[in-house]
Amino acid sequence: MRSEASILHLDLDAFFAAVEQRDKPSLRGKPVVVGGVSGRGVVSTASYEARRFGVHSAMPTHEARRLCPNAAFLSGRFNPYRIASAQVMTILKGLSPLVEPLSLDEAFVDLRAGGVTDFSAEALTRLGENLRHEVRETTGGLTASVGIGSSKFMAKLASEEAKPDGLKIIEVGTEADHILFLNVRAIPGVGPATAERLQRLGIKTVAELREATPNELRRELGNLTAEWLTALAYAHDDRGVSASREVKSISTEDTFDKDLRTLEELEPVTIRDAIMVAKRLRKARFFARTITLKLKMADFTIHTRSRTLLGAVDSDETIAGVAVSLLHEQHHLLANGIRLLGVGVSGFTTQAQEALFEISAARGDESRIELPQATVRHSYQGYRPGDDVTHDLYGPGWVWGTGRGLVTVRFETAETGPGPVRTFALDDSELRSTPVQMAEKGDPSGPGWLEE
DNA sequence: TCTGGGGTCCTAGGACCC
DNA sequence: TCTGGGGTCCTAGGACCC
Repeated sequence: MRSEASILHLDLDAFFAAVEQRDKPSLRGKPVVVGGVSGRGVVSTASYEARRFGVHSAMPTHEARRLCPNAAFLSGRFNPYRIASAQVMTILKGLSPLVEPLSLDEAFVDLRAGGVTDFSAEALTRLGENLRHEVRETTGGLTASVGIGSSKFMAKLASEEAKPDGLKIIEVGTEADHILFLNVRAIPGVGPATAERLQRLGIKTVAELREATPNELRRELGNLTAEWLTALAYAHDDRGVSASREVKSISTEDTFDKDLRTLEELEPVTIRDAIMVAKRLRKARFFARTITLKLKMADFTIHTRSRTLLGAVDSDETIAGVAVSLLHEQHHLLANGIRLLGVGVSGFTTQAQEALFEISAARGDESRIELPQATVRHSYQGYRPGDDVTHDLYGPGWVWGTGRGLVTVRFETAETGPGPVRTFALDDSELRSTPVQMAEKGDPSGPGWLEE
């Protein structure tokens, strides 16, 4: 906790949904839900109009459809999100060199490191409102909520309380009182499991947390967590703002429409995921020593198996080979039904260590495999709701929906105002996906599919 | 057609080494 | 002839975050 309110937290309001409403004028003022649109999808972001129906992040999409059947359900467009995010991060770097992005739509800024010296309420209000204004102007109307306080905890809490489209400053000296009656869930690091354990001790609020005896907390939560919670209960938080964190792992996973139970089905998925991960690994110019296979069972229990090699690798063949070999080791689980399979790599180095191959070959590992061509090819995604498309005659638009060999498109852009709807055959040669525009400053290994 | 995907950090036990 | 004790690496699971 600092002696002045010099940490700022910015959060873009309903970010993904707001970008969609910006680019799709007919959706402005209407409920919009961005997330997985298939049977097992969940909501990534709901617009404020959709939230009024009870829709929220992490909710199963089918439940969101039940609550708000008239919402637009979109699968999301990663590139526009990245571009808007990069614009906002650039603005923040104008305030201070010390900016810590938490995700595409959220960041901490160390104002002290930015040379700010006047931390009066008036000066900070001016700074915060100018920032919010600049974000709105630069991004074409996206709104941000800004919180300022003497610690990360306070800054983030302030932006939370400022939402949506607001600014809040928690004044120095008021921190401990400010949080007194909040639920313990407001404390960073207290999730469902910790909250449940605290509840068993009769603790629901920060005030009750302060009254707990240290021994009781330690017994229920362990030493470190108990200490951390006690500090935060009094708003003691000394975490610094740190500009860049090194990437420690890269992974990909998919949940299947239906549970899979055979090696014949799961092996190609494993190989495809491994190749995808290897590609991202090479793009980040890393080599990895540890390869991990993750299986989520039909009953949601998760099993992971990992293997650490003697050297670091980045090839499709090696990573896929190890992943497949780990899958074979888990053969006994398959009959129970596999809901999700994932492949990840970690233990990064910047140098390959080729000696590994000889050693693992001598051990008889299947550390390299021949990749069947069919699994390397990318499967065609088709049109997803919300995708950008272009028609030779009608120009730019977005996919409203598909079915029965048809695709319905609304022709409008951020600049046009609500536009007309037309339906085409899926294979109409005059209609195609709009090529993605690259973000100005994209970090390929940065945070991916996140909700606000 | 119940419950995503991408990450980080922590814990705890066993192997191994000195 | 007893029960050592650190430190590090690896594995698996779990909590948490957006």
